[in-house]
Amino acid sequence: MTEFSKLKAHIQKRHFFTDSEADDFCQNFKLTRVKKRQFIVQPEFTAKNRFYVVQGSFRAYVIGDEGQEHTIQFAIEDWWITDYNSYIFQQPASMFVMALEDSTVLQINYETEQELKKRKHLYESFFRVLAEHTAAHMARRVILNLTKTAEQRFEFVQERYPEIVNRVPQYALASFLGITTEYLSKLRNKRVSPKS
Amino acid sequence: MTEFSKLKAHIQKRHFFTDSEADDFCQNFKLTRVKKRQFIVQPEFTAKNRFYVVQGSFRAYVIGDEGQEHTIQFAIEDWWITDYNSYIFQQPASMFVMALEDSTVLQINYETEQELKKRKHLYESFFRVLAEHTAAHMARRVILNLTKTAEQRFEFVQERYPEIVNRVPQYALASFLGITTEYLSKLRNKRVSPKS
DNA sequence: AAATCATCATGAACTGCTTCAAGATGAAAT
DNA sequence: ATTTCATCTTGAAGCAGTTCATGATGATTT
Repeated sequence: MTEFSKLKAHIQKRHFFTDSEADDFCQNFKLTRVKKRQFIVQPEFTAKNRFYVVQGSFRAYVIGDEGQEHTIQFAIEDWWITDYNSYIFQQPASMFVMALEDSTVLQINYETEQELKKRKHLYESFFRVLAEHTAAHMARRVILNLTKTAEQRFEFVQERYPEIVNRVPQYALASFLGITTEYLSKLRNKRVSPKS
Repeated sequence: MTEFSKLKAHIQKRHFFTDSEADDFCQNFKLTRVKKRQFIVQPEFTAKNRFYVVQGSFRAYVIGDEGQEHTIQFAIEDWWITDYNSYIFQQPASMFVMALEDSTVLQINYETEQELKKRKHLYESFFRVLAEHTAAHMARRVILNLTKTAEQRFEFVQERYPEIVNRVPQYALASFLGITTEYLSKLRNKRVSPKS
């Protein structure tokens, strides 16, 4: 299965795109290979692209006032990622988006996306649904952060997104959960061997 | 200015709707008056409507495991509100959305919205932009919660949304900030008179 | 093969925020 | 006019999670 057919399958999974429509749509994406630790979005620069992850994993994070990293989002195969505020308003980014491993993405740039949305009602509809899902996902994240303790959030994420928990470095997961890497280490080891 | 012309102005502020298109669009909304403390969305029931606030204020919140309320969103004049996950996926809600004062809303129901989106590319585009703004807003909220202390979050919200801070009850604001009402009280009084 | 770097672990002291308890004030209901 | 309810305040004690320090382990570079 080629990289483009993965995107095509992704689109046709949720939308009624004919094969030729899907091909036409996918043509506007550019295949890019990204090395581990390479950035695809950086603060100060405007995020010009939205990325569909074909292979590999990414992490979007911001740097706090005291230099701490705070992970906003992870993305693995079949997920989308960018600095959302930067991309949709075409303003300077506040995030880094970095490859956690050697990865392959299909990217579309802002102007091309605008053109696609104008060109066809169906394409507009695709991006509307994508935005809705992003909004719903973010709303669930806000609720999780407000309603659960660090330990409960860890358990939830471990259960809901095991592929991510088992794939990303622990400090990245900790900063996603809103805790320190030391505390996550303690939570983890607390539950395995309370010294029988 | 009638209730409907407020919605019309809201739409035409960001989109190129002709007057007749805007009128046609607005016709699909229903004017409803809501009494203080009345719910427009409740857990268990699916949120059938999306609400545009013409007059008044609302609060969306969830109830935690120990019965604490956690405010997810406020809405005042010219804002939209509903339980987003419930509305877009038409699943049972997890939130209460309650009027904080006697209010007036323009509501659209799910089926009507679907029909509008299908009918015209322009209408689809409107809802796409609305979803994008919601997603961007939620992303900023996640970043705020992860990167700032309770006191910094309070200062930020006070500066960025003074109309809300000055209008909603303190316990609601506290639960929005992710702290207890007692602690918010202390933060507030700390900054006025440190006993000169 | 060594040396460096990135990641994870563990303990002790500390702190931001919560919990519990009690009271003050004003608005709404009878 | 009184009672009740909703909201806010203040203090004291407690705890979830941080900070700092130090070491272990394994991956990457030279």
